[in-house]
Amino acid sequence: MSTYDFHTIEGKWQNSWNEQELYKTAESERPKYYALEMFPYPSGKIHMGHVRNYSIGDVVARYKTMKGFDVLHPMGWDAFGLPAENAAIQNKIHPNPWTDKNIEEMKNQLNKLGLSYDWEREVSTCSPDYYRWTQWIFLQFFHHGLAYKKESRVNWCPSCDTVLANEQVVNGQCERCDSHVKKEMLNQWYFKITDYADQLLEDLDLLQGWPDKVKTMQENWIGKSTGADINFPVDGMDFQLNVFTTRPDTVFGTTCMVMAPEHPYVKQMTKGTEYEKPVHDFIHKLQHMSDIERTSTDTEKEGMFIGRYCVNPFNDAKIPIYIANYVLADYGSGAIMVVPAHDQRDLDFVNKYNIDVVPVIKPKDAEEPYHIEKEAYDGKGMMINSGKYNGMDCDKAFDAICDDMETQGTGQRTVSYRLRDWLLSRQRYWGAPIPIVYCDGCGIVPIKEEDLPVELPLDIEFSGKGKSPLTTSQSFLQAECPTCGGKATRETDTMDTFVDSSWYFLRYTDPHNETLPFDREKVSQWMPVNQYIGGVEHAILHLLYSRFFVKVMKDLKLLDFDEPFLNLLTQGMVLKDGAKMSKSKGNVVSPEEIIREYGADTARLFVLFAAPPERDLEWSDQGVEGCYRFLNRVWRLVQEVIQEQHANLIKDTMDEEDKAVSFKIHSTIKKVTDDIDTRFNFNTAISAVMELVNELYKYKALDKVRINGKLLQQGIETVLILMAPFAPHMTEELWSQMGHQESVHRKSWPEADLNALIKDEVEIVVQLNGKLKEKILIPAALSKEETEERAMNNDKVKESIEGKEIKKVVVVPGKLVNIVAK
RNA sequence: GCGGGUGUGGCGGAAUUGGCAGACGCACUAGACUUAGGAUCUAGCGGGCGACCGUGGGGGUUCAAGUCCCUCCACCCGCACCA
Repeated sequence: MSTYDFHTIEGKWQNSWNEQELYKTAESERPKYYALEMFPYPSGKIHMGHVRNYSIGDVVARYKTMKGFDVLHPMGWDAFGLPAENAAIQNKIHPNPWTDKNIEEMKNQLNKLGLSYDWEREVSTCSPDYYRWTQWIFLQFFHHGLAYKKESRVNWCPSCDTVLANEQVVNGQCERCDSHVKKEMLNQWYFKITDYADQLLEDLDLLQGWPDKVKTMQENWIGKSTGADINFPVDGMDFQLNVFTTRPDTVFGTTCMVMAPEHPYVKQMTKGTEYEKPVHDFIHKLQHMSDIERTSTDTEKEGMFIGRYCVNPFNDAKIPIYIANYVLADYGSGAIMVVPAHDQRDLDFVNKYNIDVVPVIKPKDAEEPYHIEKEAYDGKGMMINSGKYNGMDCDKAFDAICDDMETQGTGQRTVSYRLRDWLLSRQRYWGAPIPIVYCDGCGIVPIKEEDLPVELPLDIEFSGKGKSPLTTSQSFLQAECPTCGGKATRETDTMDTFVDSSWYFLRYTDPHNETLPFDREKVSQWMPVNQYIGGVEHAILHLLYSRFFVKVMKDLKLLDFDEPFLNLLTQGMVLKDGAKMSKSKGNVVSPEEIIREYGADTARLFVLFAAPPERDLEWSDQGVEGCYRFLNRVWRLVQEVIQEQHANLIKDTMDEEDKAVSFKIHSTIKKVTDDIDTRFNFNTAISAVMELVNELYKYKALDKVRINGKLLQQGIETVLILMAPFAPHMTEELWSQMGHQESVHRKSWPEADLNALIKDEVEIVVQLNGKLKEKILIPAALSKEETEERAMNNDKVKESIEGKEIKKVVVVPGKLVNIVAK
């Protein structure tokens, strides 16, 4: 009997599948299914997170194929980015060959896992065939006013030497390298994602197949709040101070104004006054604090009066203007009306500077007179100290005040978002160049579409010093103005790599198109993605940006759906000894090593069996061993059945043993199908197959006359088919050894025979006061009354209820009888 | 502080609609086969001698609660002076 030589088997079938073009995307009349996993950055080596991500995706793709769908299951490379550039600096290799080599190595490793990708559709974001269209998309955004340039305070990572988007700053640190992010004034390119804030928020409701967690994170990130803008005229200045508030109903309680120190009006209002110097010093002091320090909730609120007053348009009260550390320049209008009675932060601030506290809303059951001391009241109630609005419910006053403001022109209802525009320029080389030139005569001029791509120059030196290499390449810098033909200078910033990855899933549907990023027909044929699988770390960045891109493209009539990803599965991390695998912790398990020692099928089986996909998975060498043992068990079972020629055992009757096996076969089909289809619980699907294998072993061990050979054969084939998505190589080998010519992966998924699931007898539970007393076997079709009777007549049950008064008997047919007795 | 999640044997986990808690696997124990076993097979495996007790703690609803309600605790994740 042959042993399970996974090494030979896996190589053999990988080659064979390749030759057969088994995973070429079918495009027939059958229903479509788009299975997608997040494409990797080509670091050169896959890690266990990849193995998990792609094993999950592969099961889904293979399962759907067997279910009769045309499945699109592509793979590609998120290939632009900093590591390539750093490698170029360190090893003096150009990012291009470095990336190509990594892609080749990683592709090799992915193929060793036996993943069912259609490599004809491979995309790589760093290839000119691809980034040409990234640039093209940028131009569409530009032409529609959705890509613009502006000067502002941006996040600067001193170690990456580039600006970062808000989303890439985590706790004041660079998402990539953890360096402390600084603020700098720079002129940069932005995408107007804020125009889509409301749609991005509202359409979250369409995403029924997304985890609530991710939707909540996006909701918080967008951070919508509704309220009003109110204008306060400033004494002695010719402008008004505009503030955003969610509580216009508290406007009568405003006892001071606080502005962000960076607010441009601050300089104007203090210029030439005695306050100019101290205010300047205060701002200077704040600049030496990091954003984190400055805006932490534990930081004490600090501020100062700037010598000016404004006027409350509702009661003409004179209100002093302050600046303070706790007011953010880039939210709302960078200035707030301080209502200490009804906002704890304001109260904390005011108590320090002895400013008045005027309550304007009284809780229902509060005593008169109503005072606020240490705790602000931010709830609802009745209006007080508010002129003509006194006595109104504050919700009504909210509307009345807004209406009045809008009539008088002193303010209006508004909506404010936390979401900022997406800063997309990066001062780096290895990215898609922004297709723009600067002409002395014409200003900012976009490159003509027919002149794309703007290619990255290859004759570049990577010194690692100073600015992006593009700024020093004369051949790149000098350009002709597309409008006037005169001399122009090229934009040297490249695009954030998240731009590349915001549309790659669209390119897969039409990867070789040379006239458009994708054909509208083809993209609607496959999109939206039926199942997207990846790490939760992309919950905001990539997933929000991609949604934004699709919405813009819909408005530009490039496609006709609202959301890119219908269903999202966020897989958990792979841990070892309770911590995420990382080089620095020295707890990394190399997929290559596991594949070498146990084979790809074992590796796949383990990551799918050890935990449900959305939970974290604790690596266990012994668990791997166990999966390897199971595969061997299946291998031996099939070998023995073939060798001992069980298939020839003919038996005409179906007795109890046969019926039980048949029941197990069909209940396993049902269970595995349910687990994959509706829950992605691969761990329980696999354990169900394990149970079936255990049962088949027992059946096979019976006396030969008692075995129905056909049934045994059917059982084994069922095991192979159900396991084909999980362990594609071994099942294929055994399938072929059993004499099948066509691949097991082309076999259609079995359906459970409902007749085989009908039981003549069922085991029911008899409880006394909810506690298990006995299990009895009764005919399945028994009525409620008959079931009760059988239960009551059971000897053990009789014994336990003896001498007790029976109050009630609950019968759940086919399940249990509960006797309530005293 | 706000929002979300998790908590079940020695371990990973199962229990899908309120109905037998601990499926399946790992580890462990005993035995069989064997020159040998880190292979394979068989049996056992939450606690307690037992009646019984057991799903983070306490309370509740119910004939019946891991599952529903209230409350508290621990850990993890996200956001965080957002006006």
